Amino acid sequence: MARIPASERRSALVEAALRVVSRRGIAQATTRAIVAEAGMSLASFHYAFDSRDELIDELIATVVAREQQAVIPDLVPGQDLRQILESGLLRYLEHLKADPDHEQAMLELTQYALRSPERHPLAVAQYRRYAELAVHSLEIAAEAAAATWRAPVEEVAHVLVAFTDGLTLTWLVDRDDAAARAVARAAADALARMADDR
Amino acid sequence: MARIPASERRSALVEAALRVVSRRGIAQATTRAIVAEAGMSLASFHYAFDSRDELIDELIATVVAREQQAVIPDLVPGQDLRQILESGLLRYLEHLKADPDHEQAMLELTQYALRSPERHPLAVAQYRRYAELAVHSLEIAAEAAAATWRAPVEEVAHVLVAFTDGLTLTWLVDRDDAAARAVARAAADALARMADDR
DNA sequence: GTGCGACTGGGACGACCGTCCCACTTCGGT
DNA sequence: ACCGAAGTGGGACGGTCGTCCCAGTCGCAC
Repeated sequence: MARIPASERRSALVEAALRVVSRRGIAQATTRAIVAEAGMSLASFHYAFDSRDELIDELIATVVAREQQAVIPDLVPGQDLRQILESGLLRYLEHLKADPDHEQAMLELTQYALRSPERHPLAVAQYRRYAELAVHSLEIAAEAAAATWRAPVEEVAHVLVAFTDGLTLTWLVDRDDAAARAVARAAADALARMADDR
Repeated sequence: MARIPASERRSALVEAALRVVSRRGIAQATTRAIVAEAGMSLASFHYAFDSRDELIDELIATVVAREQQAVIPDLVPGQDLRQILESGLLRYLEHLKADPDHEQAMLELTQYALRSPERHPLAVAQYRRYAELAVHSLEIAAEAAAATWRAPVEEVAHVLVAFTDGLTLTWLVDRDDAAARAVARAAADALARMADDR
């Protein structure tokens, strides 16, 4: 095995862990499975990390920090706010369909963090990040549609995050595109009603 | 230990398993933990069930079948559809706050079922049940408000289920009552817009 | 080139997992 | 009263888990 500094091992192991969690679930993300995915030996694992818990915590922090704007609306001129939001949510749906395992992994990581008091802050941070991304999308959308959010945009963002979660879970269970699109449409409706035309 | 017929052991074990899953998560719901919760020995477990998997499957089927109308609107005369729906969602929120572990357990069971192809149908059945309950609530609400659903009520029900999931997840993470109420209000708004006055 | 610290491989440890076995006790039908 | 079936208890099995140890190897500074 090539000799790799511990810091690089850490990120390689985090990436491997994400792949394992996505493919097989967090319960199956054992030290041995992660190490096999990364092509290392167990010793390398515990040379880079003190414990599996430490890796999982870093995994959550990593995916949260990396989480990208999935719902960035693509701005077609002449669209009203409702249309912009709906197309943004539909784009998120396409993203979900393209890599359902990843979204399922994010959901599992949240639930995992929720299960122990000392990890709960990780879930909170995850949702704070989601909210930030949502704020950004909502500001872009309102700007493009010449609208103003009636409530603080942070509050609207909470609603968008909740709707996105609901959309995700429903689609993951039913894999019903039409139903998911209906959810997206209704959510866009609700959000658009939280703004005034300018 | 008292002698109990196997059929009664089965339901006692299922109840114990639900308590363990709620309190500590499905990963901690080991045969030994369940048996200790039920006050039995391991032998009784494997006398009543062939395997842990069999119990978990029955647990999911049981909680799904038992799932009650949580969002039944309480009908105050003179309310319009939006108000009825919002008060129903707020009642669900109170239910969630009263027993968050139970809803978290339901979410975990869904994700657990999603992780293996042969258990996926259990998750689908769970959401079909949710949809049935939602249909019922929506019909009551529309009737009381003298409104008509523009789309098939089953479609609206999907949206309600998704919104409820989002509400649940957001509150479980943030425990932010005000944010959850905002989600409920927005969801009620969106749903009400899916009906016409009659 | 030599030494030392960084890194690696493989095997082992104790704990816990799901499951099984078997001797034993209790109960209902006769 | 008794006998077979139903139910129980405790211990044991093999497997997997997270973690650890240690002898060995590599690469870099001197």
